[in-house]
Amino acid sequence: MIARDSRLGRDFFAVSAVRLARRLLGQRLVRVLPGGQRLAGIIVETEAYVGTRDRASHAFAGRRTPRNESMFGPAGLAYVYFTYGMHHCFNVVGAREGVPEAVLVRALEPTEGLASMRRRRRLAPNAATHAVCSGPAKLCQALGIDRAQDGVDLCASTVLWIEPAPPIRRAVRTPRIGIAFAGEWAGKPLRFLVPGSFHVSPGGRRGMLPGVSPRA
DNA sequence: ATTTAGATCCTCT
DNA sequence: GAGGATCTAAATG
Repeated sequence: MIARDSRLGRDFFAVSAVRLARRLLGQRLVRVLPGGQRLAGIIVETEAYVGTRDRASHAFAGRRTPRNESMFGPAGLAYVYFTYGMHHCFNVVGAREGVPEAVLVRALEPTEGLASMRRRRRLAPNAATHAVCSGPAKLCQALGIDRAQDGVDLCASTVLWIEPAPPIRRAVRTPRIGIAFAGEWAGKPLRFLVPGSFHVSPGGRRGMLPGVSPRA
């Protein structure tokens, strides 16, 4: 049993984006809402954005702007950006200060506050559990994460942090999603998935366990 | 199961 | 002014 107030510290995050993406699988993302309610889910899908030479990264070519400033901060910061006119996405910053490596958290298996998440997602109360957090913008909506959490220190925050949980032994790797524009970087296997999880984003559910259908 | 269009607005050129 | 680390509903095979 892990103490409820234990959380991952700086050392856990201060590694390359690839290592961080890999080791975040299985860990528990915790969000405390303004009203005090606690929501949580196990991370089952991530993507590594590996720095200034990664064409798909917001920090490509060392581009440093007000939007991506958090990527250049110390390991353990949250980087939350807004896109497509309506969606937020949550990243965990890795490496070290000045080195813009980050990991996009793409899917969670909800473990606490499921009804609350469904409401925030405007899903029917009986909607499939794997529809709640199976995508980077979905999980932000479910957990109430937006630009107000950009730059938050996951090692110190009282509203957003990550708790240790059993690591995933073997991860599945595939190319990243939605970055066809990135040339040779589009094909690199920088997306990490928990094998067999039905809570990953739709593209990752195929070809897993034959004969098993996705049900809550 | 897979494909398509449309929503919608912030960020940077 | 262009385009995006997305999602949903609707249409199609």
